Amino acid sequence: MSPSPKTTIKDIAKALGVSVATVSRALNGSHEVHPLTQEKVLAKAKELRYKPNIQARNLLKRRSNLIGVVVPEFITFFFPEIIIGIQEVVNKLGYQVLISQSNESSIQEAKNVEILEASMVEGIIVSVAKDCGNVDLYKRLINERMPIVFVNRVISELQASQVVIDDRKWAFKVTEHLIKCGYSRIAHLAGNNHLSVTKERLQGYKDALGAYGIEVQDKLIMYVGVQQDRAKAGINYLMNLKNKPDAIFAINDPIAVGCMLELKKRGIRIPEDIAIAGFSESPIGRIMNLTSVFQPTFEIGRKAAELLLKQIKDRNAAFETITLDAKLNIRHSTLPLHKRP
Amino acid sequence: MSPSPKTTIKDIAKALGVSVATVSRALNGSHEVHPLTQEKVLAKAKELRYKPNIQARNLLKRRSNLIGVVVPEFITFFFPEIIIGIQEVVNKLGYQVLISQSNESSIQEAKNVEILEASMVEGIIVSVAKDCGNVDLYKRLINERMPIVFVNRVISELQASQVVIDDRKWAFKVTEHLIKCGYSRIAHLAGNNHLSVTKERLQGYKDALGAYGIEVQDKLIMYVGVQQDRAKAGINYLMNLKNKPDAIFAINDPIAVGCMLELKKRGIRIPEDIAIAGFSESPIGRIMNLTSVFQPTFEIGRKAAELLLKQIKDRNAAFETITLDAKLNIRHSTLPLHKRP
DNA sequence: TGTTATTTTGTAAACGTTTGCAGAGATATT
DNA sequence: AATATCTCTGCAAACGTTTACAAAATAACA
Repeated sequence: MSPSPKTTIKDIAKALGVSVATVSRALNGSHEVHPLTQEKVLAKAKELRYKPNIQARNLLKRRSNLIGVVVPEFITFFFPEIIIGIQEVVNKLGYQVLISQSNESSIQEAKNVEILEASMVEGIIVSVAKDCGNVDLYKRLINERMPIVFVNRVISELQASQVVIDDRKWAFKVTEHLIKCGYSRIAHLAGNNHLSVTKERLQGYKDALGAYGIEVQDKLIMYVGVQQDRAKAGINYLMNLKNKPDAIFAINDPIAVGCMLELKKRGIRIPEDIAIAGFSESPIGRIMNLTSVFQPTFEIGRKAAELLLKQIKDRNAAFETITLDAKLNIRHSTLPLHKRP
Repeated sequence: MSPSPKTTIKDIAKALGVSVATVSRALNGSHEVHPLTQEKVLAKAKELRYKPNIQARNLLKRRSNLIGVVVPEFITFFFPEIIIGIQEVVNKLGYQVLISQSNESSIQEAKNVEILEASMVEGIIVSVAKDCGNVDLYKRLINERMPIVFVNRVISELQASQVVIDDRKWAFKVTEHLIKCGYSRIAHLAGNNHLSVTKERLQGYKDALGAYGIEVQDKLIMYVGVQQDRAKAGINYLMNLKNKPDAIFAINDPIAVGCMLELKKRGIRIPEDIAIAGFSESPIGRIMNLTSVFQPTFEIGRKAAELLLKQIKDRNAAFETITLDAKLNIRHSTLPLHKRP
């Protein structure tokens, strides 16, 4: 009934008239303890509802069983799925995960990392905020041999392990798909200009246009950002061009979905009046029939966790980049011109 | 360059020729240390890049600075928003949050709780899985005075603190709204039958029908569950009735959205052929113009955190139920009959 | 100057574990 | 029967803090 004053190893030892060392050994199934004593200890432990104090153990072993995760947000499906992948792997080894979100702010991100450090996490998995402002912080961490793995949004100038997809290649495929559908004035709504994914996807877009002999027009490219509410600005801009695009490739699904909503408001039909494709397929995108690139989020998380564990085990493990496969899912939002009713 | 062998309070003491006690006091800004020594200590600490070992501190103070959260899932927006609310409050007081998801399975939920216990969390915030199978477990925890707060999905037979909205009242309002729109054969797709929200919302639905003199027809009620993929079964059933409903009140937005998609597939128009309303407004629902009840998720999280902290401070604090306000947002999916084109 | 009060410091125990080392008993080997 | 080898147990230190308590240094007062 009362807030049970936590039985310790000492209580068991006293109750049994043996030393704490013996109890400890019995509890840990050490071979150098008599089967009978072990049995007694185990029984008594159960009777007294003994729960080991991992803090004490961790202190001694200089561990924390904690790993930290820093993501820009976890309201949309993307990062939660990655996190589930991470947990899947690390929980099996007894690790717990501290999750923090930067809310797309580098300043908050830095705070989070510091808190995680202070919480003595044994390693960190990071997807950086859109403004990419903590290069020095991560340099320090890497320098201090803090195990760290970047996912999705990485920092190219950093020598570090990372898990990504080939954004450039898949952006190429999206653009190529639009071209093959017969679209020729293809706009690109790019993300924040420091982000790795922005650069890669933009490059893929340009690659594709080049490959098919279409001139890259700066007017058809706008750095609009990664958050849904920024889509409106993109549409505003594109729809006011003298020479409007006939297709849009958006940096990600939130922007694409934002565009679809904004276009709908203006009575512009998709794909009849304009085609649209996204990236990092989202549930909403699926429902809205948006063509997009599916990312293996759970697998990204799992691989990142594995990479991190490797580093935790061996602080001098070589950096590794894992590039996972993805998939272009074609839907109604990019119906080929010739197939239209 | 090397993995810096963690400077401790002892290193500082040795370097300065003072005792560890003095260093500790200086670091903690105790008034009973000479300003000059404090200054020296602080300087040396900075120089040696001292970072306190909270594990040692926690061990001594019998704390962990950890609180646990168990939710059915955190892929959709709902629980993540609650979690952010929780973090907002507890982070300020130096707590970190361990998040675990049960994947709607009571068995996994029990495992998670045990892991959280083993991780020495100082308290737990729970939203139970759909099958509601851990009553005894929670009874034990409450009995052992483990601080615990239930949110959203609660267990009525448990004497415990909780944060909810008045599901019954808001279900009443939704149903009332449908009635006032002119619909008379209103079906209800209910959740899993053990869930508190299922019972409450069903009751609210019945209340409203009763209040407006409409007979409750068991045939128009189906316990379909809470997950989107269960919607199809509901539509299957309802659309095969001799006397089809003219409106559907779904237990939550995922089910409602699932219904909308399924109806669309069958060429049934919303709201022309059938009206539909959800519950716990979701981003997808908003985009799809689904009438729904908005829940103050962030606030739910914040309140739950406050309740938990109160219990952590005072293990004998009285149980408390906080009922937050909500809002019925009316959209196109429940257009009044007389307003139709 | 000596006494007392006050400020500053140090000593040591405590938190709950694990583990190297040594000692005690038991068993095996010659 | 004496010695060597095992098996089992206990002692004590260690992990990095905080904090009573005591001691020392300083300040205040007569």
